[in-house]
Amino acid sequence: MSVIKGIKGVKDLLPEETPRWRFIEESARRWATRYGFHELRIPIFEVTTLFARSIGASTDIVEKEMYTFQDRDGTSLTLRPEGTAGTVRAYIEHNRGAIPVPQKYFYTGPMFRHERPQAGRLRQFHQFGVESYGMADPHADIEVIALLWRILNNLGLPSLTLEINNLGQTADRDAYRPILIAYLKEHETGLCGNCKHRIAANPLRVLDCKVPECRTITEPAPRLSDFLSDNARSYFAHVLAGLEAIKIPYTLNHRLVRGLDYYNLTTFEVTATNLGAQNAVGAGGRYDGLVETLGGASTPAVGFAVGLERIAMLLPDSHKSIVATDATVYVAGFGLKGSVAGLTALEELRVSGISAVSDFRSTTLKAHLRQADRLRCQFALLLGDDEVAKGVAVLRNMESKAQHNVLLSALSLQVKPLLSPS
RNA sequence: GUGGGUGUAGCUCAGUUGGUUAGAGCGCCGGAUUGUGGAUCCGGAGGUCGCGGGUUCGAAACCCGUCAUCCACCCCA
Repeated sequence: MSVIKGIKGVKDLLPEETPRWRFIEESARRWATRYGFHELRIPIFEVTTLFARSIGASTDIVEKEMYTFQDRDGTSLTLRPEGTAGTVRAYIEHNRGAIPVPQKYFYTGPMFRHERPQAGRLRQFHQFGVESYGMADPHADIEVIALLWRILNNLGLPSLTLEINNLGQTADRDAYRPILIAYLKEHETGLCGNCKHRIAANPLRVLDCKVPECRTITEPAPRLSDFLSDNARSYFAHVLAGLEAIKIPYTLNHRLVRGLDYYNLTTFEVTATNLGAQNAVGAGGRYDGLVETLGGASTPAVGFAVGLERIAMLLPDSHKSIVATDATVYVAGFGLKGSVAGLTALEELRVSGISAVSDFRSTTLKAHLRQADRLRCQFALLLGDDEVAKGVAVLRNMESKAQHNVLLSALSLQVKPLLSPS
């Protein structure tokens, strides 16, 4: 019989890892809530056209990375590759724009992209993201960036850099693009093969190429910042001034271009070293046109998403085992009467609020104590036939080896005070 | 989709120019200790050498294929 294995790029999170993940998720939740964001739970699959329309039909995600399948009636459905599209869809569908207070949401959960797995990249991966609707004000951008920075910084992640850029409005980019293309074509021979391709496919991406030759060529290239409207310019200036006012350190990066079609104006990314080639921990930006694109009323919006796997990779050891565990009692019931009494003792302790475990395979006291040790229980409750005959049990402190008799008739009552550290 | 690295015990890894019965450390089980864990000592179990072909008197090793995994490109969180 062949063994069925997990899918490529889809990982199990084993119990050794889940406390760190809970720590990360709870920390992000707490910060988002503190910033006035509310949790939104959206489905992990949607109609395919939602993603095609929002992310951009010619992006890699839509062209070759989506998990798409047919519903029974033939409708094309897709496992979500990101969270913004579904959030916007829900925002429109439930007419949240009619609510007279800004709608600020956060979400977390799995995303799916069919890519070759590598360090920091999986086919099922997890994101935490926020979206802020209705405020065409630099303060909304600042708030979102501040939240992103606070979450990551508070987790103690090392060597973070916040990079920020101004993409301008669509019209600004439309004016700039042909100028850039003309420049790139002039210098095409010196560019790497990928960039030669990019000139036609996505010229702005050439600016973000890692190949040194490409970077030297694009260094004196015309810059988008010279083609921005006064509005775009002053908007961005306000964002930067706000970040300075609240002491969020940023680096301007005129090469920073986001991959998804819907971004405009402010765009940002937090990167870290020691992450391998995929060094972006989180990224986001403003996407004022998206709600309208998806059939809603024109609505300004800004948001970000962070990659939970990447955060987990960066999380320092000091933050990994922070989960404080209550004292746990190992119940060692052995012998004919002892093992029966052990079962009732286990249940009584648990019902009274005490964490209690046992290994039912162990039949001797020695085996029980060995398991108590391995399970790192601070206490063991010894319960053999002799104890049962006397109506008592022995509570042993595993570290100090001190032992106390407790009455079975008042078990939890007598055990409880002995558990608290003296 | 493209390129490269790695697949030997539960884990981390040795394994000579191809040569008898494939090893170590850690872990696991048992005993020393018949009702008291960890430490020590002694003993023991555990392997389709990823899989399938091929070369050879002989393959864990060489060749071909294949799968898995990791890393990088592309792209992205």
